[in-house]
Amino acid sequence: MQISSRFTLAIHIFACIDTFGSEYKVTSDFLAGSTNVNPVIIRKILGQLKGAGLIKVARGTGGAAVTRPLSEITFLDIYNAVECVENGELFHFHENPSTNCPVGKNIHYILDDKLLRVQNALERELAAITLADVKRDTEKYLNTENSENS
Amino acid sequence: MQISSRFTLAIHIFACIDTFGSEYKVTSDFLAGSTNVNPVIIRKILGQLKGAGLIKVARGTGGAAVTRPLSEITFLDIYNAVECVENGELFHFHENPSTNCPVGKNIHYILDDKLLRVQNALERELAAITLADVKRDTEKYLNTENSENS
DNA sequence: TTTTAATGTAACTTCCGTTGTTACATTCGA
DNA sequence: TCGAATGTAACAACGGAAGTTACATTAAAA
Repeated sequence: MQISSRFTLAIHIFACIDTFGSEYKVTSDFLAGSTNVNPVIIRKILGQLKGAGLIKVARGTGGAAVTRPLSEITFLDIYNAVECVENGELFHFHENPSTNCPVGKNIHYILDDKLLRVQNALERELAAITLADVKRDTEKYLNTENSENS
Repeated sequence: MQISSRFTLAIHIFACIDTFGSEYKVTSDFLAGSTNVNPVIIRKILGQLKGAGLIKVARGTGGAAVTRPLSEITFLDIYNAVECVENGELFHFHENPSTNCPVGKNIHYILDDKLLRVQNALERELAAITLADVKRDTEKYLNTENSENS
């Protein structure tokens, strides 16, 4: 199974807030238009990002804004915020290995540390990428487009 | 979403083949007993491992055996064999980002390289762990158990 | 050659997470 | 007070994971 699109959606949302936030009010409808995803889904993700303290969302008046510098928000912050994996465990284990079989009885002792190594490698890389990296490349592609049009 | 339990099941299967293969015939029913998972599920995984050339399975007579030294089978080999993620892409993307929005139009250009970095980190760590590591720890835990009983 | 035990696979079901959708109470500025 | 937006509940549609039954096929052994 793939990691939920909530993750890429969340990054898309941040890119929009940064690109359009000064010009437009970035609402769930606005974001639904850019992502082509239902506004209720967007609001749910906005709620998770808000819960993690990464953005603030204005009730009533509307619009989302980032709470801290983009260089201080990592992909791991976002990944954790939108709860991509159940109880933070990347690998799903078969539920009830036999307690009679010597291998089944010990399979968690045997495997857990190795699976954790892999999960740590994933999270380490997620932590090494920030929204500042996204901003840099977003500007690069938007500028390319502008100069092509001119 | 978590990575399918087919992955941990496959490793469990290899641990059983190595531990019991010389003593018993390791059939899908035997493995179903150790993992507490339906034998048809086991056979499907055995089929995928066979398709990847990691094991051979005896029709008719029954039983599975490894085709090469455990130190030459990595977690990545197994991960790929059991097809944990669709088209080899770890991250699921929202399907139709707007082509009108400058961000939506470029979101793949902006993100794909970063997601690939993360996926590569995961796969690099998977490739660094082999079934020889599993065998070593399996023997460690089985011996601990034996000495406790004596 | 027949029996037996096992694999390979089709077909169907159950379960659960994801995503979409409608509806509406709540909020807050104008 | 009005209007635009959020927050959230409730439900549906979809798809993959995993379970289950059934059976044709295989190959060794009796």
